[in-house]
Amino acid sequence: MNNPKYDFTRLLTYRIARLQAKLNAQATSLLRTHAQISLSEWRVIAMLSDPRVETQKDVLEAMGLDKGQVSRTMQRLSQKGLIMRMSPAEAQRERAIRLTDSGRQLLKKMTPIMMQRQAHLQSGFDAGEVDQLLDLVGKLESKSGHLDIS
Amino acid sequence: MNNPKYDFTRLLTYRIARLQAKLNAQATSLLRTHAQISLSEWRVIAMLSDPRVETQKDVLEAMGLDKGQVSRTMQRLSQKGLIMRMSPAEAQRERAIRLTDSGRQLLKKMTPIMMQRQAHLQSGFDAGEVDQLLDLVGKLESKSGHLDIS
DNA sequence: GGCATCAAGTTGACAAGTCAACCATAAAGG
DNA sequence: CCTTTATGGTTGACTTGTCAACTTGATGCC
Repeated sequence: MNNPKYDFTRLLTYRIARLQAKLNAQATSLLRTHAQISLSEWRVIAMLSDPRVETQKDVLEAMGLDKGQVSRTMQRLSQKGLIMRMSPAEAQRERAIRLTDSGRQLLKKMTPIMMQRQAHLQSGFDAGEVDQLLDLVGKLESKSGHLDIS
Repeated sequence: MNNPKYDFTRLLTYRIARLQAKLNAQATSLLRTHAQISLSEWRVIAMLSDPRVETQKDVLEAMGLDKGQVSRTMQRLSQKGLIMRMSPAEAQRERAIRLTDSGRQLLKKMTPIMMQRQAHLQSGFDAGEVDQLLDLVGKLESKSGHLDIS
């Protein structure tokens, strides 16, 4: 299973795909056991802890998520009573969004847990390695746009 | 949008998620324009170019994909005439799988394109950086299993 | 002011990913 | 042998992600 001619374990894209799948599953299970929310719901809540993030557009720009996905996530969060959306009367098109008390409570509960996870993930890394990794990820990201080949 | 208190651009998991989404979209569009196959279909085909990969189990072990996903992908590939599955008569439970001629043809056509993409992605990297990145990804992967927090 | 245009958000349709139950056959143990 | 058990593969239900069309309030222009 380790053919030198075509070794998948050395292809960045495969490795990253696999890693991402695992990270996803890890976060999802953590969120399901400690709170009853999905990963995308958590991400939105975490985003909203930043007071500069006020509208849906802010969220999707900051995270590169899909428009529709954000819209539906907001609906669910609203149903769960974790966020408040300013009624269309107050803010017609761009609806400002705030965490509710229980939303803020959930944030307060989960943040340390999720931070602990991040710390765990980085625990084997020395100081420079995290920066290095972020840098390399950034480089890759800048080259992962649309691509035209012959 | 750059709150020092909670800067998402420095959280590995967010960055990796975003990167993965972009890489995925890039590969998907490349595959759709040059061949009419999905990313998971391509991955299976590429895997099968390694003669050591003979059964579905081999594929899912090598790539960490889901059982069911692989099963359905195989069905689609079979319908498209890109792979042959040994009939249950010949290989009862573990069905050996081979690329058909047109499957091999497609592989031959797409491989250089996909390799070119990999090269493009790595083009800004110096020799050591790819290894470094693979190493860091590996470290993260080893810590991305199930996690129990307090 | 009224009309064209643009952008935020919503919705629907569909593809891909995830999970668990199930089926069938090969292997193991009496 | 015959029964149990483990395992490769299939299927169904459900969630998440992706794309495009559409709605509607804002913006700009004459």
